[in-house]
Amino acid sequence: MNLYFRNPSIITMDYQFKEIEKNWQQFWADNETYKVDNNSDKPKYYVLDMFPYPSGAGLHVGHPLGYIASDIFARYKRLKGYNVLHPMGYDSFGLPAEQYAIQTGQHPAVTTEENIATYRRQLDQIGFSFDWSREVRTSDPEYYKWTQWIFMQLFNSWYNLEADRAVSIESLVEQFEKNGSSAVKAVSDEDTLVFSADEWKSFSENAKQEELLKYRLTFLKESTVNWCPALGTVLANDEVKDGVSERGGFPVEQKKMMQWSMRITAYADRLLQGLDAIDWPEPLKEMQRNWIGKSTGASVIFPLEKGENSIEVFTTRVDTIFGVSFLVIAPEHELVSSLTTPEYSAGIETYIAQTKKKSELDRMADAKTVSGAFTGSYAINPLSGEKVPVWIADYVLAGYGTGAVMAVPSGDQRDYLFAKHFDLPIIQILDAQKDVEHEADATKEGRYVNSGFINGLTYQEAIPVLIEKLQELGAGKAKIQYRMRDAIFGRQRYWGEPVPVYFKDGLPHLIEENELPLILPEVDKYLPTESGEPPLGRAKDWLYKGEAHYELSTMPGWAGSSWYWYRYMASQADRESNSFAPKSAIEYWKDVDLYIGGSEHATGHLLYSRFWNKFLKDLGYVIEEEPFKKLINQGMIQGRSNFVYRVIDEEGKGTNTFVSYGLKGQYKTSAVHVDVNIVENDVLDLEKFKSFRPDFANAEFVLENGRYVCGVEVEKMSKSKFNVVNPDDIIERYGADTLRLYEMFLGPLEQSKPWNTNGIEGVFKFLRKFWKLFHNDKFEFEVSEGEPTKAEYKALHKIIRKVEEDIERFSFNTSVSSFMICVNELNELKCNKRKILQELVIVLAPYAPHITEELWALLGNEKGSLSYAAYPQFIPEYMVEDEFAYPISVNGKMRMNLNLSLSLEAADIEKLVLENADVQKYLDGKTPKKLIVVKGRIVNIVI
RNA sequence: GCUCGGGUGGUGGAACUGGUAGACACGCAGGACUUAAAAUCCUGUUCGCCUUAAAGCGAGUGCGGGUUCGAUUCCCGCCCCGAGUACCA
Repeated sequence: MNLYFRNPSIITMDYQFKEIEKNWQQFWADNETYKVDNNSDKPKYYVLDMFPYPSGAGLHVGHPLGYIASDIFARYKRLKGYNVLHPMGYDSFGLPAEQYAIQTGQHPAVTTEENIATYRRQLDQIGFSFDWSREVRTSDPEYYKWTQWIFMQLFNSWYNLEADRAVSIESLVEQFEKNGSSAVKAVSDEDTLVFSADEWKSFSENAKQEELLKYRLTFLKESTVNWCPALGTVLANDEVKDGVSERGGFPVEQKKMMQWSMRITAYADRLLQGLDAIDWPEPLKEMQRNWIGKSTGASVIFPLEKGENSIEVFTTRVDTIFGVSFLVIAPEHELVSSLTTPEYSAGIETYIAQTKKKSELDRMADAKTVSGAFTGSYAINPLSGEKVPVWIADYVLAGYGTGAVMAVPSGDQRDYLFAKHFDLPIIQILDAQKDVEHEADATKEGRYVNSGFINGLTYQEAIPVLIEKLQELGAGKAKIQYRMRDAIFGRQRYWGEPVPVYFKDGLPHLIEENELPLILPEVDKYLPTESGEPPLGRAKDWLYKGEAHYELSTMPGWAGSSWYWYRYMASQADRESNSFAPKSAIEYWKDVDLYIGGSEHATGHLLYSRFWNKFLKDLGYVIEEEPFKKLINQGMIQGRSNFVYRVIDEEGKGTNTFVSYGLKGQYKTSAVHVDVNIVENDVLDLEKFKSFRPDFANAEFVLENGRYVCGVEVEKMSKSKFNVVNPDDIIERYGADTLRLYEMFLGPLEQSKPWNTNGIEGVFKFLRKFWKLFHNDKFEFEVSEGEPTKAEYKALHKIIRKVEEDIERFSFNTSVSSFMICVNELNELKCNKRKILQELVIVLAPYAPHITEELWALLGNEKGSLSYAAYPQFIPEYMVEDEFAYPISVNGKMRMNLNLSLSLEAADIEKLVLENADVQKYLDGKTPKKLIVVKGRIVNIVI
């Protein structure tokens, strides 16, 4: 602590952040200052943060970065006269609590509750203006009731391509009853039946249900899943990294399993199109575009030389079809065995065996090696009539497109390498292709050669001709292919939302809406059952109406977060009503105006949320096509680790001596992480170090300039690296306002940066100087009533405009600097005038809400009214200057400044500049070649 | 490989539409106050050269070119760092 505060003569009056902050936080809570109403004449503004998973470790200084930015924005918008919805909650279902439960037997609900309490305490200390009355917790039955309800709506819907939206499953049944399956244009499974209306009516009820399941937007499907035996669960593709689970790093294998899925692919195109209409960072949109992976091309059917079968391929370059010299199908392709001739079966079998042995990792690492095997069979090019050999190779993926490609070695480098390796023909197809014997040339320029009826045409001309021909022959058609898969929607886990489904005759049925929520049952252990069923299999007597079995898997982590922003729209009273949010509230708040969060959610949460939002819109429950109008990614705060250097003796053993960073070159040393909290400005606190670990108690040091300097490295912030900085400690020492300002001062919001507490003193000093503007030398509150000078008005209005501009473009760091400049200027001017200071208090309020509330009250305003005061009006007249110090540059190099009246026109300036004695020195008697005068900006003399 | 960011003093960073590069802050150095320390205040601080000093000169925003009276900013080529993604047909 600062000894300064111990001086009894001043202790009562200097900036007492602890008391001030505690009082105001209490005041805001007692008066529900930030409680927001759904009925208001003011325009609405919705500022949302990505809600946290309440982990056991609590918040570190990286977490609140985005929350501080959004809070500044929310407070600013209130001052600008908006009715601001700024809520917070918890994504409280999740693996860590369950893992902890497995280890300790503690119910996840209990640990989650404790963690939430810690988070809440930490959040409250920072002075956020959240409306806590609207808090949500995804693990609360009153909340997940509605997650389950949305699941039911998805189950009861199908995607009608004609209307291009989701509609009720009843309408599909109607169509089947009227016209059978023929006229239905739907996004569905691939194995749907073809039937007439009469045939439909003759189906048994179970057969009907089985068929409808192929259309429902959430459906059961045998899928190949990423099965993680160690976790006893299925993981989504984005939860698997390099063949191991992202969480825990356990091995993952492919396994077939009945799984709930979400037909997100139905929305692929709308998810892609929608990106153009929203104000999101370009990299993030790009990630979603890549994830959706739309390719426009054609599907082409290559009949086999022998037999009835054919191979369908997808290509984005149907124009290269005359350059096809072989086909390649995936080793897992269903036709492989029938295609393989006895002569080649040994080779094919060996190759398949090889492929199976390769892990996902090996296949990736091995991208350069060419491998494959010939099946012995041939297919016929439908346009040229040529016979082309069919190969298998593991570079063709069974899961993408049709699992088969037409290979064009002259146009595709991968095909080229394959052709070279196995000595297959390389056919040039465009006259603009260069040297196709040497490498592939994927150009679309020039005119076709060796290409039958498209010879002489350009790319643009050839495509429609080819598509038409293929359709005429029944050999293909234009096709759009997506990379995105349907999302698997089940986890073999305990701590998640139960799926509101029971089974009868092996078919899934929804429970009744009035039976929601389906409460998560108690279990004796949080592990899979002996028979390998999910933990819910342990629940005693957990049966629908006492007989039917419930679904035993639970919903994935993203279920509860895919719609939570709508629950916030429901006030506490609204939550009694029978909807996830009242229609009137949704009509008022509409969508999120500003969403701040990390880019790690680019393809998970943000894509699923957009999907559910579009679905809810199709059904008329919400009104906007896109949920998050503007999105900002805050950068990650990295850790900044400190190291001490332990001297190693001749035998290679660590000694008890530690050498300062600058001198470590003279010794053999090993670096040891040291807690950053006992290091200041990279200088180690020796006494604290000795008590840091018992084995350091008798440590000796080799110092430089009397100090021990630590080494530095930027790493992830984590306990094991001793580089975690807790906001509680910062607040204890400097207060929340300093923390808020400093987190912003650190640099641009969107940039990742290491946390370094070194500069915080500067921000703290700023707040004390700001406080001092309102106090005399005896630290008594004192402002004067006089009319401010022009310079004083100018300093104020400069900051009024600057902060406005900065906040609108999310440049919070530059505002903090500008506040410092403003206070330095007012300090210089010895300004303590109410007319200046009162407005300055409002401008600073979003950034430092506590100190400004205190001063606002001291200025005699109604307590707590600052949050809803009016942001001061910028008056440009105060900025008008009549003189300007023109920078005079010679040949583009700045040489001097010349004070000139701003009323002067270019010609006058020119004259005055050339007459100036200093300028003459540079001219050295010569006449300048050119003289550029930009009024109010610069003068450049070219010699 | 592809896509998207980014590269500016000892450090974090500023320079918004092509117009004074290094604001603001940290650190460091020196000084004032003090018995002393802390706190506070003042001065200096891009680098190099020159000078007792004042001042002056030169270089400078990853590297190499270009456009321009003028480039951290625009264009071309390259290097490095970070993120995402991948035999995607």
